[in-house]
Amino acid sequence: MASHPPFLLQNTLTGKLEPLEPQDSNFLRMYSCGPTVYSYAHIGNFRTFITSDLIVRTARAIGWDVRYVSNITDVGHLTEDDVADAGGEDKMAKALKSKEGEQFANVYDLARYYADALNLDWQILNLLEPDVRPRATEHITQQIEAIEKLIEKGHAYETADAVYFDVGSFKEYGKLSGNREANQLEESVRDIVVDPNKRDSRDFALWKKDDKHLMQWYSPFGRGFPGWHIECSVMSMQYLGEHFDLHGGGEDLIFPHHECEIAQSEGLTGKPFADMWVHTRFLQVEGAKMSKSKGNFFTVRDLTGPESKGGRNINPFAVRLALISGQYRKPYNFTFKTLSDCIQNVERFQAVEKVAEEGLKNGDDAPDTLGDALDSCYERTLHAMLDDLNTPLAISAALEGSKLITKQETLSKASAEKVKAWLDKTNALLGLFKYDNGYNPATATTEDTLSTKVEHLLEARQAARNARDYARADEIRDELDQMGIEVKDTPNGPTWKKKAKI
RNA sequence: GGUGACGUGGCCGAGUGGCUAGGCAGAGGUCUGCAAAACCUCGUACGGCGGUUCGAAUCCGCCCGUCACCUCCA
Repeated sequence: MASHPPFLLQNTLTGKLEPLEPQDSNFLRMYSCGPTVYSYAHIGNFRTFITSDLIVRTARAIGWDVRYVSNITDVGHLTEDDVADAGGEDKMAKALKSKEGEQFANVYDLARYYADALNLDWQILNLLEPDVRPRATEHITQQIEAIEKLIEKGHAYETADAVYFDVGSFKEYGKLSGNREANQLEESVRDIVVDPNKRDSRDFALWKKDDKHLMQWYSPFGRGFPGWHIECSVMSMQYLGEHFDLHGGGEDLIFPHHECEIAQSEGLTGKPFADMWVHTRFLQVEGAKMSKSKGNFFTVRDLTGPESKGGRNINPFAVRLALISGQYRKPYNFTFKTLSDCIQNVERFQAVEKVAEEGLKNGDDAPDTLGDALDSCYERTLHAMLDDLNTPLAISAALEGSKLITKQETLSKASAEKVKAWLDKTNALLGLFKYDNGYNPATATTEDTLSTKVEHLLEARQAARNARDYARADEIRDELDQMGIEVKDTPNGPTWKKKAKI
């Protein structure tokens, strides 16, 4: 592996840009918080997941091995909560009672359904599969064991309603978020749910006793369910060890979730937990926070699905490109204007692939003229990624590379090989135009089939063009356009595609 | 009230004292029946006010504004 600059990332723990230095050199162990599967994941969720994906891709590009763990939370979080004291209704139980939830026999079915949906969306956006995707419900025993140990060590105590983590016993509480003082919390929270038996209002639940709850397990503390922070401590340490390199998630998780994870984990082991914490900022859509009531709330399938299923038929790679067009740690405004630009750019990359294939097949034996320039483009792309995942810069370097290629009239075989290699490397890093996560879109049920009417119109237009009846040909093209079919003429004959609905 | 991020041309953004990044969009042109694609050409911006300096987007101060977290959320 050629030498490269350090892999810099913004560490929330120190507030600084720092080189990522795995404990075992060239072997990165990272954990990324996944979603609670009570509904379809939305594009904001995926902005965060893509950040993790890009870290993995960048690490592999510089020759590191990566063990990448990302969980699925299939135990309900609670809708109304103080810092962590379960006071409200279980989110998944609530989903089950909603209109969409009626189709599910029980909360486990619901969780399974949305977990499967998450996996499919994950694949469609070309995110790499985690090496381990643990589920909270499959790690209940380990969570109970961790709680018992925390009690033993004096970091947790039991009340009539719950087992709480004793924040006062962990001096460094607040080191991630800056929320150190109990009074800060009390001043800000309006309708705080206070268990009179809690020693400190910052204390958070490790186990909630509740034998009425939809999801409940037996434990030494009585029937109930785990608090919502303990699962990530347990699962990350099980698959990555007590002290690992990087932990990521959305910015909202800084507090309380990750703050509590640190307290539990370090309280448990006495060792530092994760060295680097990387948080992705929230996405805005058309300048506003995503919300269903504002009508700017989108799931992956809303954008990429077929029109017949209420989707917009947008190239998934364009969605991916749009989501990484801003750097992960800066606020980013996702707009349909950007998305529509991204469709063009993704298609440009995909067109370059065809050019390369053509060159490999029919290129002449002239010497390569592109390799060096493309190597330099790739290097700029990689260096941009190593500099705190500077995706806008990385993308611009990649687009410049594509321009170098489309400038050529034809490609020699030698050049085509270089182009192919460049495309593969660039795609391995950014994942922007070709599936490399094992997903095969051909096996998916797309509805991109043409009605016989469309077939006939395409033929009729060709006939009109052949007869030089261009007025008629354009008329048919307009008609097809109205039907959502875009026709383009090329030297090799007309091509068509179903337009995205933006 | 506390904590943190951030304000560069239509958009995403490089840039840490002087040498007009880059990409995308847009405009004009070439080409093709037209359209699309492709190619060529075109952009002097840095929230405001002071200060430091020969010189500031870049350093200092104040102000203004945006966003987020502290409450379920990626």
